[in-house]
Amino acid sequence: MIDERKQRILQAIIDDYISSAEPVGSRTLARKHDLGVSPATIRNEMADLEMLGYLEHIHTSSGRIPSSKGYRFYVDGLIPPKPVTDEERALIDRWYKARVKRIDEVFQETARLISQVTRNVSMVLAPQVSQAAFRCLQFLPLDEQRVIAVIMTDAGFVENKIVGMPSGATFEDFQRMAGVINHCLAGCTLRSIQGPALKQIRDEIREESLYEAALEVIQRALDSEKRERLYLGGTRHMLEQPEFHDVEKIKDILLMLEEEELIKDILHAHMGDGLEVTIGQENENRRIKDCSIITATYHLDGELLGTIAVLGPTRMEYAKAMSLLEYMNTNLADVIRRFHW
Amino acid sequence: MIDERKQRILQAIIDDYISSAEPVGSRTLARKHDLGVSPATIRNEMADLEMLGYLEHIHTSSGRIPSSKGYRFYVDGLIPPKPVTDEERALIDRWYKARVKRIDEVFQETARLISQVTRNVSMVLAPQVSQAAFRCLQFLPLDEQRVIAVIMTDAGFVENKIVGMPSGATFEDFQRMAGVINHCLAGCTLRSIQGPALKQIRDEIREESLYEAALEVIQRALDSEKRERLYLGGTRHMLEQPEFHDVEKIKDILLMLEEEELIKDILHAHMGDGLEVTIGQENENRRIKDCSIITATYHLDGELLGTIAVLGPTRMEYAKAMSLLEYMNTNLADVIRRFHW
DNA sequence: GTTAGCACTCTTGGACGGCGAGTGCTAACC
DNA sequence: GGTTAGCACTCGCCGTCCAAGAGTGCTAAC
Repeated sequence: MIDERKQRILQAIIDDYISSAEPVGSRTLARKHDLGVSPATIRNEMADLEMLGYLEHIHTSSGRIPSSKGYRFYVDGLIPPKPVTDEERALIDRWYKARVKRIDEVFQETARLISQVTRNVSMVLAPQVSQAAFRCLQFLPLDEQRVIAVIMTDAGFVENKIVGMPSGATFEDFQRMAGVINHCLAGCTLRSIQGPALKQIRDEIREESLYEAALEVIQRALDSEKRERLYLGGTRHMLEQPEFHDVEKIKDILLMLEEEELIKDILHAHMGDGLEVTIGQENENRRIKDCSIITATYHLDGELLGTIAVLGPTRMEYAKAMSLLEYMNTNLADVIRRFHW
Repeated sequence: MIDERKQRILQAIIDDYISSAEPVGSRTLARKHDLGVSPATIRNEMADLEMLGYLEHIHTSSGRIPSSKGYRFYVDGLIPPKPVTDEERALIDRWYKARVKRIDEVFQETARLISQVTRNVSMVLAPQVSQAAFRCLQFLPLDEQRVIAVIMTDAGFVENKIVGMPSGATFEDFQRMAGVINHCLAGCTLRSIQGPALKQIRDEIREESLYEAALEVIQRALDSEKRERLYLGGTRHMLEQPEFHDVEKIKDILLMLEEEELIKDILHAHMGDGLEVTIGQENENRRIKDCSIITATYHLDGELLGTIAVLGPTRMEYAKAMSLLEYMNTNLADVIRRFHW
């Protein structure tokens, strides 16, 4: 149905278009790539490819540009592998070593790195603390009315909150409470803290006012970290794309990138097993129908932690972005492990 | 030198230009504002104002636009007061109540609020933890090799870090270390922790390996919070300004806004006592010579905490932005106090 | 001092035409 | 039958031209 020569021509067109952003015509294509056939033949093949839906025509007498279907075919089979170079690996290594001192900096810097190397917008969805397992809770005295609750999870996160003490309660009461909570919640994921565990805590604590306070502590441990963090990088690269040289279009994209919830939804929707590429029209959201998104999930010890992604115009360097994401998502596990115990 | 009628005309021109973004001509000005004189007279006055440097001419035969000097005169004297409305106050109040649960959210939300109300870019420089006073340090056991250090400061910040224990040291050693550190550093600002205090700690701790560990703890308490946090809001408003309808210009501004250090420097440079307005050419950085910055500092109990600012085109609504910042910087103190003890 | 009138300037937007790149089709070629 | 040269045709792009509109500066009259 689509023979080897057609494939070569399609690949040449897409490669050209990706690097030039100009519709490509038969003459120039024949000149640049040594395809061994004349422009006229290429024209015929192009007409066929268009008929089959792999190419598009802005108007009569302008070169062809790839359609979403064309990119899809390219990504699924034609794409020339473009592995991460040694320099890039070295850059990534140095970057993490120099800039990441605390675990929460990992994600911001990962976003920066991805956007720098791919020259596109990057998105990093950091692990949700709430799906980490509860490890231990401790209190520190602060003053007569307050204590600091320090909550640790298995994934290596430590959080602290200031909690008010109910009148009449002492710090010793809170220490007792910590013992009960630690006992009842050991190993629970934060998300799975539900009725039964709470009931057990209630039974063991007995005192109503203390139980209320315990609830508040648990509640606050949960709710402030319930929403996963999203980090963006390199939004400015969108400004450099010729397809967004129109202020209205760029506005549309930049405004969308400010809608954190929307982006998170998109990332969730695309969160597959490994590398997933969504091209142009394939996107459900019409505001990014001129863009492609490549997502990859990263894991630690078999557990899904989060997603990293690249967003760019459909005319993006898929090969580079894909191999980088693949590299980053294994690398990321190692970096996180360094902060882990 | 610049009589009352000239002032009225200058004010009318600036008000018009601020709301329309179009150069204003004598005829339209006469029609819109009831100045009691004919266009010809206005033309004469305009010519005078231009001679004096308050107005500019893009080319012969186009209307006038205010110069930086013109805006300066306007801001210093002509500006019609535009107090924060009751609705705006209510909005601000509701916003803080609904969205701010933790102190570090105050600044991000303040930035959002300012940009929303002024429809311009906002910048918020959060207080530096390192100029807060050290309050207390405590350790919690984590595992055989590590402890969690929890550091509290007077300004209401609590930070935690994971610290490795030197081999041979026990958790009890660390507790003793905490006692020494708390004793020696009580009341010091984090920034002022210098040689003498450290020497005292060394003398009291005695053991070299423990002292090294103590140094690491102090070091990490300092360095991760040394750099103050910057929050931006509403960069998209720049996209809506007609003067930045050119992609190159918008790129210039947006790229600059991504340079955190640069922005911080600018804010520091403009950090005056109260409200400070820097207009167009008055800016040292030529990349914002088409912009104005209004900065205001906020305090708590007499101590300077940080800066809030609005960045917009020179043609911005100074009156509104100024009164809002003035309101916000008193309000902010109250909001912070809520998290304070 | 103020104003009406007028000549002049400059931008904006639409119309027009030539140029260049590209297509589609046909007829000839291997 | 696939391949190619040739040719007519189509558009977008760009520069020019022209008229309309907004505004200025100057002069002379009030």
